[in-house]
Amino acid sequence: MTKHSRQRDAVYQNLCMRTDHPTAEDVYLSLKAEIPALSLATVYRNLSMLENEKKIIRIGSGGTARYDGNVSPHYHLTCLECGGVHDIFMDDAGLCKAAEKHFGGKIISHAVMFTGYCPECSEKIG
Amino acid sequence: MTKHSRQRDAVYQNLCMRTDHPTAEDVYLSLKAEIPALSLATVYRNLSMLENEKKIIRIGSGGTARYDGNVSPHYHLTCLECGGVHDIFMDDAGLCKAAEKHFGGKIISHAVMFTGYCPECSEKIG
DNA sequence: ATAATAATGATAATGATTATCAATATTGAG
DNA sequence: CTCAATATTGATAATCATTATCATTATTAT
Repeated sequence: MTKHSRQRDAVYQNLCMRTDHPTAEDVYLSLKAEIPALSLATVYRNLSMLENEKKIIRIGSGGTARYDGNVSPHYHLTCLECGGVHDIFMDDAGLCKAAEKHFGGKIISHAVMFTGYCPECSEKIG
Repeated sequence: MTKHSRQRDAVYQNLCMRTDHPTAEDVYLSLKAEIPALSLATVYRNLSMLENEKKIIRIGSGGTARYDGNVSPHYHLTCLECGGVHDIFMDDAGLCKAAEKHFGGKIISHAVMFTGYCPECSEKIG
């Protein structure tokens, strides 16, 4: 039986309140003020639990995992200049249906990761 | 200046010859017979070099990275049953163009990872 | 053939994530 | 409300993938 915990609530709230797709450590540091005794292990544990419950999304880009409190279907872009991960909301263009037709198996979900430059960095660099 | 090496050739050939998207260790073990003195570090080093040269693709799915010697544009599916990574060849459905329109920045590349069941496992499970 | 230097193999180091475990917090039953 | 059962926590050790280090070896241009 899963019990309620202040730490898990805080992790979930923190993720839902921001759109910068933080790492586990980002969340940890950001909650330290509110819960000084918080442990990094607790953050990892709760991120895993929340991910299993489908309440958050893990973005397994490159090295360090990032998390997203927005579970509505959308894509991400990693900016080559600032290193940030940005949301891209758009139609999936029938990607899953097309993939199933080409592939033959059963497709449950999909993730798209774009690489390029975010609008701000695009502007700066030209 | 980049020099020629037997080990790098072997790594590249091994990747091109298989379609199972092996991890660095998979490649290492598979080449041990051919090159007994091979070091795992050498495999990692050469995989990085080949990736920088765009001769292979790194698939940064979940925990351990996998590699693909096929650099023609295509997508991947991780099978929830057998754990394998399978190729999906299909049209990109104008994904990048659509994303740039919605997003505003500049998009260089994209990767799609599907989750589901491969044809074989789909069959077995029903 | 040789000097310059890139690549290698062995292994230590790093960084992210997970496991362990005693102490604490939450919850349902009485 | 009190208490027993147990899920969760915090601290830290352990693990796993990957990278850095460095002396030795292999490749290449001359």
